[in-house]
Amino acid sequence: MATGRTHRPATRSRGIPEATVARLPLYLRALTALSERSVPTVSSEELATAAGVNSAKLRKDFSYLGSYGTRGVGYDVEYLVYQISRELGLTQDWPVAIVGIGNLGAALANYGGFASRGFRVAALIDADPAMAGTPVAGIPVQHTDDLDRIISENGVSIGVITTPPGAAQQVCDRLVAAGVTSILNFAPTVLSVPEGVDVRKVDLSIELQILAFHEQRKAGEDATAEDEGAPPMRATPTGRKGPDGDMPAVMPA
Amino acid sequence: MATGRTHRPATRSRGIPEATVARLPLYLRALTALSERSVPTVSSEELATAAGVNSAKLRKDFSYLGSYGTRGVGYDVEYLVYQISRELGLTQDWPVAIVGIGNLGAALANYGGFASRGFRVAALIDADPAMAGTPVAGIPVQHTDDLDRIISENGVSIGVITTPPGAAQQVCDRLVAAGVTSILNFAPTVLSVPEGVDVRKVDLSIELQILAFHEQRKAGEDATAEDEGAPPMRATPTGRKGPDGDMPAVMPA
DNA sequence: CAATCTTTGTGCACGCGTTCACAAAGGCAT
DNA sequence: ATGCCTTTGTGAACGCGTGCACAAAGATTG
Ligand SMILES: NC(=O)c1ccc[n+]([C@@H]2O[C@H](COP(=O)([O-])OP(=O)(O)OC[C@H]3O[C@@H](n4cnc5c(N)ncnc54)[C@H](O)[C@@H]3O)[C@@H](O)[C@H]2O)c1
Ligand SMILES: NC(=O)c1ccc[n+]([C@@H]2O[C@H](COP(=O)([O-])OP(=O)(O)OC[C@H]3O[C@@H](n4cnc5c(N)ncnc54)[C@H](O)[C@@H]3O)[C@@H](O)[C@H]2O)c1
Repeated sequence: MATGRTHRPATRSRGIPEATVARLPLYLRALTALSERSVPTVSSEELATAAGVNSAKLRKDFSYLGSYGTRGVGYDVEYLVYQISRELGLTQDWPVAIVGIGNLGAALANYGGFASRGFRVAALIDADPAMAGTPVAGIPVQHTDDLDRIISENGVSIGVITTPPGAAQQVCDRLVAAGVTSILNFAPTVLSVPEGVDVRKVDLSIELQILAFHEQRKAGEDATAEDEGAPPMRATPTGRKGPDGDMPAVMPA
Repeated sequence: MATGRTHRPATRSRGIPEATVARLPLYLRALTALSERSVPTVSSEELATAAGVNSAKLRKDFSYLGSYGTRGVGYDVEYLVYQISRELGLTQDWPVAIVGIGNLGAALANYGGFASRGFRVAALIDADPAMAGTPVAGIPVQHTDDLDRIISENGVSIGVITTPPGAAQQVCDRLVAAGVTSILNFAPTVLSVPEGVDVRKVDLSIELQILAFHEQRKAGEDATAEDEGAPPMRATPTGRKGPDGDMPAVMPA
C-alpha cells in the first residue's frame, strides 16, 4: 500500500510547519475582508481575533514567512495579503477537475467560492453517459472515457472526487495516472496513492460523529453521579471482556 | 466575543485524546465493512491498513477504550463495532437540523450517508419564504421564523449551517439560543459561540489552498531558482525586512 | 503440560505545536 | 534628542501525539 512511506520529511520545505500552512488561508480570509474595508493596518491581536486564533500563535506563524510587521503599529494589510497569497501559491491559476457530478459534485460546481481565490473549475467528469454534454453551472459534463485527455489538455493538477465510495479508488488511480498530484476526496474511503501525491479528505459523517461524541459527553456530565446505563466494566478481572450480555443485540447497521 | 475563553480544558472527559476521537469514526467505518463481510476478527495490523493509519497508533487508541482484544488473535469485529459505536454515542438517535437549503444544503439533505449512522435529518430550515413547504429530499422546508420552535420540538442538539457567510453568525446565535450545542459550519466564517457549544467547520476553500501550497512546493522543487515574478508593494517606510532579502524593498511613493 | 508462535498493550523517547513572557524595535509626543 | 508607549518577534517551557520496541498474554500445537 501507498502509506508505507507516507513519511514526508514533513515540512522540509523551508521551515513552514504544516499547522501554520493550514491557518494561512484563515488569515488570508480575514485580511481580505479588512482590505475590502480599506483598513490599512492591523495588530496581531485584532487579526487573531478576526481569524479565531491566539495572537501569539499568529505572530509565530507570520514569523515563519518573514518579518513583515512594524513594531508599535502592526501589519500592513495589503502587503500581508500579497505575501500570504504568494506563499500559498494563489498568485497563479489552478485548474481543478471535479469527478462525479451528482448531488455534491453539482453543488461544488455551482459554488462561486472557487474563483474568488485562484481556483477555476476546468472540467466536470462523470461516468453516466446520459450526463455527457449536459451543462452544469455552465460547464458541459464530459465522460470518464476522456478523463486522461481532459486532465492533460487542461493541465489539471488538482482533482476533486465526489463519486460514490466504491468508485473513488479507481477514479483516484486514473487521475493520478493522468498527472494529478493533489486530490480532495469527499467519498468516505481511504485512498491509496503513490508517494508525491497529496490527498486531503472531507468527511461529513466523521465530523458529525465527533460532534456526537462530545454531545454525549456533555449530556453525561449533567447526569453525573447518575447511573450510566452499564458501566463499561472492563475485562481485566479474568471474566475478561463482554460483561455478560451487554454485548450484541442492538447494533446500528 | 465568545472566543475570549475559547480554551477548552481539552480532553478533560475521561482520558480519550481528541486525536483518538477523530480516528474512531475511521475505525468504525472499516470495521463495519468487515462486519458486512462477516469477518469475525481482525488484527491491529489489518485494521490499521484498512483505516489508513499506523498499527501502533490504532492499538494505543483502542487502549484508551479498554482492553478489547485477544493477544495472538486480534479484535472481535462485532464487539468492537459495538464498543466504538457506544463510545461515540451512536447507539442513540441524533436529530439534525440543516439551515440554509441552497445548493449545498439540498445536497446534504439528499445524502444517504446520514442515516447509515445514528443521524436523522429532522428539519430543513431556510429564510426564503418561497421555499417554505417545498419538499427537499422528502422533507418540507420550514421557515426561519419558526426556527426556535422547530429545534425544541424535535429535540435537535446538532445543527448544520449552510447559509451564505453573512448570515452564518446570526443563524448560529439563533440555533444556540434555541438549545443547539453542536454546530457543523460550512460557511467560510469564524463563528463565536458561548462556552459549552462545540463548533466544527468544513471549508472547501481552505482545503484547496492547502493543496495549492504543497502543489506549488512540489513544482518549485523541480525548477528551483526560477524567477519569482510579481513585485509586491511595501508600505512601511524603513524597507529592509524580508527573510532572505528576496523581497525587493520597492517603495512606492 | 510445556514449548512455540502470534499479537496485544504500553513504557519510553522524540518531535511538533502551543503558549507564555519579555526584550527589542519602532512610532510619537514633548 | 529623550522618554514613553505600543506591538512585534522569539526564546524557552510545556503538553500532546506519534512511533518504536518489547514484555506479557493467550492461542495453538505436539
Ligand atoms: N451529498 C452529500 O452531501 C455528501 C456528503 C458527504 C459525503 N458525500 C459523498 O460524496 C460522494 C457523492 O455523493 P452524492 O450525493 O453527490 O452522490 P450521487 O450519487 O448524487 O453522485 C455520484 C455521481 O458520481 C457518478 N459516478 C459514479 N461512478 C463514477 C465513476 N466511476 N466515474 C465518474 N463518475 C462516477 C455518478 O454518475 C453520479 O453522478 C459520495 O461518495 C458520498 O458518500 C456526499
Ligand atoms: N456549494 C458549495 O459547494 C459550497 C462549498 C463550500 C462552501 N460553501 C458555503 O456553503 C454555504 C452555502 O452555499 P450554497 O452554494 O448552498 O449557497 P446558496 O446560495 O445556494 O444557498 C444558501 C441558502 O441559504 C438561505 N439563507 C440565506 N440566509 C439565510 C438565513 N438567514 N437563514 C436561513 N437560510 C438562509 C438562502 O435562502 C439559500 O437557500 C455558503 O456559505 C458557501 O460559502 C458552499
